Amino acid sequence: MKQSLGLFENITGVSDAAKQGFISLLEEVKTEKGHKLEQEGQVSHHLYYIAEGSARSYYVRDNRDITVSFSLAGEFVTAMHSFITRSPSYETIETLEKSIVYRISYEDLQQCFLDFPDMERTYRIILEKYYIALEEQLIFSKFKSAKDRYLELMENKPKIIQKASVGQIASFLDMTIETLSRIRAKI
Amino acid sequence: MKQSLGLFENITGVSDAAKQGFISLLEEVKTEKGHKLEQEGQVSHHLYYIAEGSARSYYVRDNRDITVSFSLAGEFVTAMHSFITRSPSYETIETLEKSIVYRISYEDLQQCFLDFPDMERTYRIILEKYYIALEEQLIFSKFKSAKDRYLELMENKPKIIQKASVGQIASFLDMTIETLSRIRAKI
DNA sequence: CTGAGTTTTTGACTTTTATCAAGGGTTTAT
DNA sequence: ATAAACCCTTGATAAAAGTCAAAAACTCAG
Repeated sequence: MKQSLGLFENITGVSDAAKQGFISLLEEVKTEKGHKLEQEGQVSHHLYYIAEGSARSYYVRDNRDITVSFSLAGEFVTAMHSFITRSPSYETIETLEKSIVYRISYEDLQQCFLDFPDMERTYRIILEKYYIALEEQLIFSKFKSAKDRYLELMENKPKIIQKASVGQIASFLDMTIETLSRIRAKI
Repeated sequence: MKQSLGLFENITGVSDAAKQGFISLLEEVKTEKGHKLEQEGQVSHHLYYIAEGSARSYYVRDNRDITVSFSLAGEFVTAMHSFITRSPSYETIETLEKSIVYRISYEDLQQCFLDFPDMERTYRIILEKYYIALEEQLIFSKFKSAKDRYLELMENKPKIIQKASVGQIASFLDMTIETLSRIRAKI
């Protein structure tokens, strides 16, 4: 049920009217594994909330598929750069498994901000969380060896290791499939 | 003059009252080179806007000084993680040169959001910009060689190369001083 | 101007990770 | 059931970057 999404947990200062307004704009999408939520080359029109399942964001460069991020249930995801700037996305987002997501369009979100100024607060807080997570990821990637990066992923997002392929994980951790395979063999 | 900071350029939908309210909360700080705006271990109390000069954010790990980011005039900076979560900062921010910054305290900023809900929009847009910049930095660091990372920095933020030391730049680009030195020798 | 201290460069060598190549396992379709 | 396709692992070698050490180039107080 939309009402029990847990979407507004830990967020205070938002009126019930705003919450209801926001939720009424959500559209439910049920997808099979491998369904593309956003496509490279197209402007990202929606912000997604993953109710069940998981997704992977990636782009293709020099014929190689490079994973940017994994998103699990309870998280928001979109091709942020494209969504914010309204320019074509360089990344593709697809589900890693059968999933249920709720999405809101860019226009509806902006209208929601106008109708319910306190809604801007929710979005702001979500952005803050994502900013911090990204900052940590960047700092972390700065001074860790391939092995440490893998161990950290196992620690923090063990579900990803079950759901994603070696190739997807390797590109996320910025190493080759072979290196990841050797690391796993030694643990 | 505070009024001519250029702070609200490119940001629409904010009332003059909100702008004035925000500006009135700013405190000017003139600093010498090397002045610490934020200290590791302490909660970050201010959001800074660099009017003149530049700053470097870094943390120390295993006795090594690792640069997280450089900030130039016209940009905002703070120990974001600490500022948002109100927990001790793991990073230190210091000016790279004699600088003039304007700062607003966490409490004043929150009050500003309450007094002027449309102010939340400005902050949100700033956050979005920073999020995108960080995302690009992360993606970029994923598949570039040491040399390419240096060339990209030269292209995008040439001022940093003049203002920061080899060691500071090397740790930002995630390579050793020696590697950076060799790269520079070959260009 | 000079010499102590610091920063940067250069050199020799080592470690880490990538690349190329081949071989096992699984899965899937016929 | 079997072949094709795919994914993962293993091995040999190569390339990239790191480490340690020493020399050269700056910086700045006296």
